[in-house]
Amino acid sequence: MARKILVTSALPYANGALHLGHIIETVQTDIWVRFQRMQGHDCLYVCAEDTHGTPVMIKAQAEGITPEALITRMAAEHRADYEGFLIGHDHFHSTHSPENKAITEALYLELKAAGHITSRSVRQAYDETAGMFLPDRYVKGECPRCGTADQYGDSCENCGSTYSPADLKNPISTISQTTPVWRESEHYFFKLGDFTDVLRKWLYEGGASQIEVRAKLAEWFTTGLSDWDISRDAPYFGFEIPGAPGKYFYVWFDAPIGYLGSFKALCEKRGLSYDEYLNADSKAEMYHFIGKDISYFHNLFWPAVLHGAGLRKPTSVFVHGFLTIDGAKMSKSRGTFITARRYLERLPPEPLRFYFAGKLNAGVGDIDLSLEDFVARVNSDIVGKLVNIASRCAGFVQRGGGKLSAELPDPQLYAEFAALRGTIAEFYDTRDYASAIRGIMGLADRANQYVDTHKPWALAKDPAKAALVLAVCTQGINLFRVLMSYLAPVMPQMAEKAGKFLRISFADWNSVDTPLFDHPIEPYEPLAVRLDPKVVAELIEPAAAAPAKPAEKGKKPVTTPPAAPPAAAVPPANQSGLVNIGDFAKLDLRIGKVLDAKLVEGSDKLLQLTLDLGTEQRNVFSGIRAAYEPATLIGRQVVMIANLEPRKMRFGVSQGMVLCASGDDGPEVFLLSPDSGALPGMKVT
RNA sequence: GGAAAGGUAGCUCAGCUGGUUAGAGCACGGCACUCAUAAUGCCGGGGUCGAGGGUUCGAUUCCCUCCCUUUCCA
Repeated sequence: MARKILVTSALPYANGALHLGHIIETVQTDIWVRFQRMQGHDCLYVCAEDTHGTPVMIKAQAEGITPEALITRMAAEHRADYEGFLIGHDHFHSTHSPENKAITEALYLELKAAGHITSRSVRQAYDETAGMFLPDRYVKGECPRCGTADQYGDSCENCGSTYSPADLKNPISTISQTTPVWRESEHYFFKLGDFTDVLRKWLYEGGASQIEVRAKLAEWFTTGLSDWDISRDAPYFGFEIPGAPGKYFYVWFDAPIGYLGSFKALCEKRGLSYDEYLNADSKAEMYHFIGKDISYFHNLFWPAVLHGAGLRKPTSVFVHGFLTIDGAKMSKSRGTFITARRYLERLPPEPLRFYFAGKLNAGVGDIDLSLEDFVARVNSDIVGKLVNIASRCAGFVQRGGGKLSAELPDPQLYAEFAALRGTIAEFYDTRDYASAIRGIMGLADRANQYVDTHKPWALAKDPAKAALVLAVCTQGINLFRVLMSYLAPVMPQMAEKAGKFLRISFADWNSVDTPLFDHPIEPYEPLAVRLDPKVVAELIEPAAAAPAKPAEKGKKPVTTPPAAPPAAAVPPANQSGLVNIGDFAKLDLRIGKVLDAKLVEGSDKLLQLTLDLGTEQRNVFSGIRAAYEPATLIGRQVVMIANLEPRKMRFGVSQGMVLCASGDDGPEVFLLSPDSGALPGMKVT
């Protein structure tokens, strides 16, 4: 029977780019969702941009734009990155949306009516210059315990003690660099303690999260669940609290509600019943995939809020560990803070999806991306083993008429492959992808052994054995088809290509039950390319290009709404934004004539240009495909940077860059050209 | 400071409730093969299972202590 399942992954926060830590979570979620759909279940996957809070407000101020403009731009970038990694959200919304506002207010009013909201006065640091109250992380000073300088207002990195900003010695606001004063302000609290029994029952009897997570959460119950401050004072980018002018909902209150806001929007788009999924007696399932850093919010506050407002609780919260790079946590100063974009500019998404799948399990342990291992694993498992099965059999099938034989020489072996679909499915369902991949690759080894044992290339020398050759390769192709089906949730693009090759669909998990007989197939085309270790090594930014900024220290490797703000204030733009004539002279700008322009296979953004610089020709990849037809460019003159460091890309080496005008938002770009009379190679000064 | 997770071959990881010579993939060495994107198959070398105690006939697996790594603390 088809289950109704609603799935979310954590909301990306609108003050920074996505990095591979975000990606491993959405890949984990996406694989699970695709798998459930192959099982025939009705599985919906929603996400949203997390937009509110002080960090967004500060960042927008620093850029001189409105928070709305900032979150619109960030959401567009985040969506593009998710799409690049083939994340199949049914809907991607925003917490700064009418749906979210309505639900947040409704939940709050429900909680208030039921007596779960209280208020009292709080003494808090106030920055008189900036005119705002300061979150703990925006106050720095000396640790009251050990005296270490430059510590945040909530805890000391040196001695590990926790305290409040008021305890700091010589406190200072990181926003204005002035000494804060202390002011009283009325705050609203969610009485989490009201839900102690409900939560205990949900966590320990309902089996809501993994056992390690429950063990970790146990400590909260021993000290007692205290009230949660859900309000912030103006100025604050967020939703104003009904009946409380100048008070806003804390970002963490409306962020998880963003799951519901996004789902609500999806319901309206598709005509689904929101209530059927969210009512207290709902039979639908609801799962949240999150990192272990935000387990607290999702396993305590969130179910309590839902319950208190008369809604259903999550069926489960799936917690995963952090991503490390080559054994160490991601670090900007080491250049291992790899953004999603940096990866996508160089490499295709599926190898990383496969690699992550090979390491993900249901535990909360950290997952290491070892670049060397990544190359070895992908090249060996995907190209050497998996794809090789199809590749080595396909030629014989083509020469034998392009159609599979009417029976299998070894039906027993096929049956063993197909029989494992239950086991593999169990692994996927329990999020033990690593075991699934191990099992699948074990089968790939057996498939290669089969071909090796029966040696179709030797049989092919005897024309009388043509039927046997075809049969052996039919067996091989069928085994490949089973493996590809098992891997379809991980590598949807490859499954699609393989589907065209085999003229089938991989949408149904159980279709491998029946082998392909008397079935025509298309000529084989490579399904995957090897990873070039040199390109993979480029994922790490050269250390010199990324000086460590002390203010970044508080950042988390993986997170959604910020427990910590990123860099404090950005220096004013006019302070040191000027260059001297010597700096400008370092740029070798030249006029180039476009000799040739063509599309780049495998990229929907790039054009490959051949430019005449008078004395030499240059090959340049330029991201202007959306704006220009290749044919219209040939013969045109452009301006290029001739001494830009050559950049190796997946498609070749780019020896420069052509200059374009473009706005902050929108895809339009406009090539620069000289007035008539300029010649190729002329210097631009 | 309190708490949680982890420390197994060069690398990345499996090892369920304690039990015969501790496993896989990659890397490395040798052989075979040539259909396949120098792909594949066979054979092999390599580990005092973080350290030290304890329980037991027997512990990588249970208990204690310590060391190291990572994370969380409204």
